[in-house]
Amino acid sequence: MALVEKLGVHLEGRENLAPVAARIMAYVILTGKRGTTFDEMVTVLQASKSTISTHLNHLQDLKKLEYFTKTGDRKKYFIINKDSVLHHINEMIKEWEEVAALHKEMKAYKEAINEHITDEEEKFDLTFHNDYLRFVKDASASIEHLKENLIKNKFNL
Amino acid sequence: MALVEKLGVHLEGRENLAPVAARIMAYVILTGKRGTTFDEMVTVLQASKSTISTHLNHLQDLKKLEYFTKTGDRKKYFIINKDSVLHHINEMIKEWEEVAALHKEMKAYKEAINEHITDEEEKFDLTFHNDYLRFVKDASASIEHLKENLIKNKFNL
DNA sequence: CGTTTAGTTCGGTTTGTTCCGAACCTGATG
DNA sequence: CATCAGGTTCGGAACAAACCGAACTAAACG
Repeated sequence: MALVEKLGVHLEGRENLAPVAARIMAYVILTGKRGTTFDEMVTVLQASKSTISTHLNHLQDLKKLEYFTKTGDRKKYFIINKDSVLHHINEMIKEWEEVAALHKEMKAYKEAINEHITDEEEKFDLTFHNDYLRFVKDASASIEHLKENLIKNKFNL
Repeated sequence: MALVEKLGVHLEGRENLAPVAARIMAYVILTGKRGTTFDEMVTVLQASKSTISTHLNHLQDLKKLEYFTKTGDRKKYFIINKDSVLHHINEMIKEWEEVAALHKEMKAYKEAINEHITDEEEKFDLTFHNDYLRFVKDASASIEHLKENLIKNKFNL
């Protein structure tokens, strides 16, 4: 349970989750493939049914959780989304693409203004954006490379 | 100003900043090396002096902003921290190290439990943590590599 | 010494988030 | 068909954040 809290705090900040939502994620991760149920979470996390219900549905919408069922048992057994690592990598790539687009927009804006400035000293310095764009481009490329490797290894195992 | 808002919204989510704090960052970035003053922000961002004051100090504590001054002028001219790209990379590396430590802790916990389980089917599956650890390790390595390159290029220019 | 400039500090209001309880729903089971 | 298990939905309480105004400070200027 100490680990649930520790991991929970981390997830709260990292994934922008509400406290209980983060504890759900942490508990599900630490429970592993056995899966955990609605009732178990209500008792073990000491939260109300409504809170668990809301967050559980939200986490499924975000594709962070999924569940399996057992024949003759109406309960849902929650586990983390099987390809959450891949999912995570994809989100990272997407975010970086967004950042790159923003920097390009800012650079274009500054370049447009620079055209109307005669004094070289007064002109906008673009190295910040250039540095950032290079960083994002290279980082994306190496993450993309990692992604390929992960996929390959998945099939080898 | 539309760009300030757009970039502001992005920074709000990305860096966990309050709305006005994010607008300050956006405005400072778009103003560039000319620098922007306290008063200018109060008028242009349409926020109170107290709000600007609090957030400005906070952003300086976080090393996101710095300022320069002009002789015979008491105003502070705010600009983004010159090595914010590097700073950002370092924070990324630090965060990943944290994540790696957490995964190692979880793995250790699960391994400890696995020792007491005889049935192979019941044992915790560790591939999730292994995948993540590999990803973080490789990602850190390539970001570290990028960092070196950035530093080298800084001195060449 | 009064005024201006450039901010800081503090108390309080507004706004937003997070969680809860109570009532409700839906499909099985006796 | 009443009951139970396994949830969902909704209104509101409790708490936290973001922001503001007003009063204040500290240095410089006339």
